[in-house]
Amino acid sequence: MPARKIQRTEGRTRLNRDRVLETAISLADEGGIEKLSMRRLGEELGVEAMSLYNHVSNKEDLLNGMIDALYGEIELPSHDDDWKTAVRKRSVSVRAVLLRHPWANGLMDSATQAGPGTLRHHDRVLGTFRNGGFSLAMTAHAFSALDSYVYGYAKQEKALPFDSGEEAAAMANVMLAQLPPSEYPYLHELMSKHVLQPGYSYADEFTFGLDLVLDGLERARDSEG
Amino acid sequence: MPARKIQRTEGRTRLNRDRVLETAISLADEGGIEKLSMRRLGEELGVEAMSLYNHVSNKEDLLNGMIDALYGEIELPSHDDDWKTAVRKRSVSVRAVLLRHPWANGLMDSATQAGPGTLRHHDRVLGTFRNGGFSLAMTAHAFSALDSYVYGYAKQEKALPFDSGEEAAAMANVMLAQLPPSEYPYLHELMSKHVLQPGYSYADEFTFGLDLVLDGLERARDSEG
DNA sequence: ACCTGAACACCGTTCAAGT
DNA sequence: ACCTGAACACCGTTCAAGT
Repeated sequence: MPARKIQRTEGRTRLNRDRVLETAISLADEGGIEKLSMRRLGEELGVEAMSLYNHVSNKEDLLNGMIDALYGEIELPSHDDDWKTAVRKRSVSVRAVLLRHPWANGLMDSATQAGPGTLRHHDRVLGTFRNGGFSLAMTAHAFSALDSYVYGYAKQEKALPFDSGEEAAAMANVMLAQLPPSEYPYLHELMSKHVLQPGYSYADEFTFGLDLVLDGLERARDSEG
Repeated sequence: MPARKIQRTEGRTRLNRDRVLETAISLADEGGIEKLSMRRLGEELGVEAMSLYNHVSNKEDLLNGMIDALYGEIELPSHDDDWKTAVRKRSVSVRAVLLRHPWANGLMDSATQAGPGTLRHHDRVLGTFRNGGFSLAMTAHAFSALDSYVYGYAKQEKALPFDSGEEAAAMANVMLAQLPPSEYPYLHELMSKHVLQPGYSYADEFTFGLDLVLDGLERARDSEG
């Protein structure tokens, strides 16, 4: 009988899919998605890149898995709240998750295979509308309109440098300086007289649009049939 | 005096930035953004990849230039229409452009430098709100809410296989078959009793949400101050 | 069953050299 | 002024070989 093999991973847990996904998410959070390579991920896990293929079938599968894991971070709409409150809370949570993982939004388009976390999440959102008195057709409308807004907002928020904070303000000031007022009068006005005024933060725009959509959906539901 | 040099590009026009951008857009349209490499683009233009660096400073600059060129394809809001009609038309146009160039939406987040086409476009949209009686603060709200919806919708549309058409229906049927009704009752219901019914097309959801947002903005403007 | 080393067919970008 | 060839430091993925 041979002696037990020595641990080859130097005290670290054995590699598995969850650990691969978790580490990949951390790497993307830190360095952006363009820094996430199979080789770099292997290095981080103390393993050759090729070993990863025992746990994900290829890079696309890795990315799909990462996205599905993130859906698990989103707060599911609660059965205890009315539909509007429940859907509002989960929308705020979607945005928070996308702020924590800015690389994720762009990947969702190309995520070919929806995983169980994704399906579960969508099912609960749909159920919230249905139980809130929305017809099937109106549920489809609501789901599309709401998520278009929420994911679209997260996309804009990532692109714009209008967060509050000093570097953001400095950046916006540089932008303004490069903006000829004669050519772009309305952009110039908005920037100088509103966006760059103390107290403005693009982050605050989120709830305006969210409530606009939710109120619109409620009205549409009530005036149906 | 030496004789005139022979044409080295075999009768083709000399390389310039516009031709580089144009060809890059065509390549991305045909093969997706992941097929667009400096080497492949050079090949298409009958030139070594390294020659491209005489016309774009690097790949990021190339991508920024492509995005800015696309803004030129979007129909600007007309001064002859009332604000709602004008903004509605240009929103429909944004979506059409993103359908023609599905790779573009994902790139807009990371487009670091807004070019003149982009700025011009935004300026005109802002001007349309301002001249339509929106305050500066309400214009900021409107711009954010509307574009979040429009770009977000284009993003969803790209990801979903619910276009009308036979292959799309086949794909959706496969999805449905993999969806346990006990685990995902609401997804199952929506798919089987609505989305897969004849006549449904996800494309039609666009105008529902668009009008919801536009009506909401009008209401917000009217109830202001 | 899981991990590795070498190899293949790619990338973006630099730099010195050509015309 | 513009284009090229060679080189550098990377990619994702395969395959046969190791334990």
